[in-house]
Amino acid sequence: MCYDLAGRMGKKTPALSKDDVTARLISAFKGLISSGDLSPGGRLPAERELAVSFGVSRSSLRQALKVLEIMGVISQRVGDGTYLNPAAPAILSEPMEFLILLDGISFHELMEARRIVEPELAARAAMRATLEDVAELVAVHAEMEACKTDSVRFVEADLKFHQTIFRISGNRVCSMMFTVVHHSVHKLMELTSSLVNPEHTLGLHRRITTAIRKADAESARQRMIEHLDDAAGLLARTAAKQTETKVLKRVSKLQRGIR
Amino acid sequence: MCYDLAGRMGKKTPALSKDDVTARLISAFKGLISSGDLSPGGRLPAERELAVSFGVSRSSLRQALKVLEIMGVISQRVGDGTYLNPAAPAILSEPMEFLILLDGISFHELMEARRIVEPELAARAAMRATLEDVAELVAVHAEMEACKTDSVRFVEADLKFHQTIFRISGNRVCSMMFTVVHHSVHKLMELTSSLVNPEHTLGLHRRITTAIRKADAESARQRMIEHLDDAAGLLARTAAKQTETKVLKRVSKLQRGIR
DNA sequence: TTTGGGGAATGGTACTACCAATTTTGTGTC
DNA sequence: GACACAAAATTGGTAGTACCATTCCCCAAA
Repeated sequence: MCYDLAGRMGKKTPALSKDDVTARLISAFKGLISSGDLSPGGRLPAERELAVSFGVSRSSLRQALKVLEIMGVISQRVGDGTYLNPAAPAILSEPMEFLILLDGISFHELMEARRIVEPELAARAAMRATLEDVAELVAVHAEMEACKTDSVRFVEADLKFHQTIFRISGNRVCSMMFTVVHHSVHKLMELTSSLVNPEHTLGLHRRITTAIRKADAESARQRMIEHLDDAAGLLARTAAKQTETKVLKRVSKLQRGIR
Repeated sequence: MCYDLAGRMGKKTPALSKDDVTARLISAFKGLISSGDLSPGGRLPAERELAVSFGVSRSSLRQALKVLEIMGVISQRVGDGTYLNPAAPAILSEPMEFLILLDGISFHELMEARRIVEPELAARAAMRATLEDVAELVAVHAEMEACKTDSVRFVEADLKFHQTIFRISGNRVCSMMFTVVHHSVHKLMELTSSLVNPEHTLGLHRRITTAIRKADAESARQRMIEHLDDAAGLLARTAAKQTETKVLKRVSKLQRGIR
């Protein structure tokens, strides 16, 4: 089969042809996916074959594949082959990290973004939650309860709690976008995890869970706002108290640009 | 200088060392950016030098650089060199497109995401807008008014209007995330652009602008909700009416996975 | 049927060569 | 001294080859 890579270079817009081979290859893969020629979970031809099909060198093809692999679109295994991932939950992670680095996104700004989106997602979760969803939320809550003495695991469970609400909200776009925001935030959270009061956090989570169980959207929204304001306030106060400590140094560095 | 790439292979976690050279190089670049060794806008050493510094082949180095270039982190120009971009406004674009493709994000879901976030952003814009901000918003509005007969340019101006509100809202995280959502949505919008009523849209925009000018957050939120519900409804009705037309075919294809 | 073993296929890395665009440098002219 | 133009060096872009380590798969032996 021939993938006709050159076909993407429109004659009416010769400017597009100045894209390098890699960019055109990526564009070609997009086309193959949307047309259904490549199915999620499916296996791609070997690199050497693909290179011939596209009429490019393996070097160039590998650059394109590497981009797709880092983005999480495909997975490559030596001795096995290349597969198109069925979904790309972490596809925004790498770009997000660079975004935080290059634009100097602060911890405060990340929390603000959560404050903008998560209350509404909690409200929608309250409206859509099934019995199974509520059961899962309760289970995650119990998991947090179980490991409230292990601060690192506690923070991880906290992350899972919010992600579960995202999933229940039913909007995958917001869900995936803010999952990566959470990951960035939690890198910082773990530094100050020993300072949070597990019982306090659990109490706030319980109120959110209750609101969702009662399908009370407005209450869920308000409880989430309380929770996030509380968390943001705690970290701000913590940073203020811990002046000149090692933690603060790492925190302030992270606040200027995480990692 | 030696960048000590191997230093990232922790002895306590040998599993990490199985990352390929490209992944480690990307990680190394992240470190160089966060440490300040690489400054935004700055020029990187030539590929051949970098390859020697990192102790890898130029092939491998180029794979890493290509990833960063596609993500918008760096810019490369033949005969000139490689530069670290000061900011990466479009860094989420490519991943977002694949996200829509792989997970089959529908147009409806994209609009729903806007419905979740944009009202809150409008409210925040109303609270923060300075006189200059309002002036800019009015200018963009006038631009839309000027090209209301050119449906394609009108849609572009519409995009600009919303992005301006994002900027005014002051949260760059949400701003950048939803700028890419907008781009995806507008690819579809342009297909049905001839069916929108410019005067109607302008009226809704004017009400949003007025609310922001008056610093009335709650009103801005409600006006934005009206606008988005109106737009979503219009497209749904349009799709229903245009059964069996070329446009619908493209629309339904796009709704299953854009592009 | 199960178990090894060996060959084929596949991705990972390195190295070389050459091309085209760009910048830099040097030279000559006014 | 200032400007114009050409030659040379630099730089990213692409192609091609070679070799390695891992994995898969088939077939033979127990």
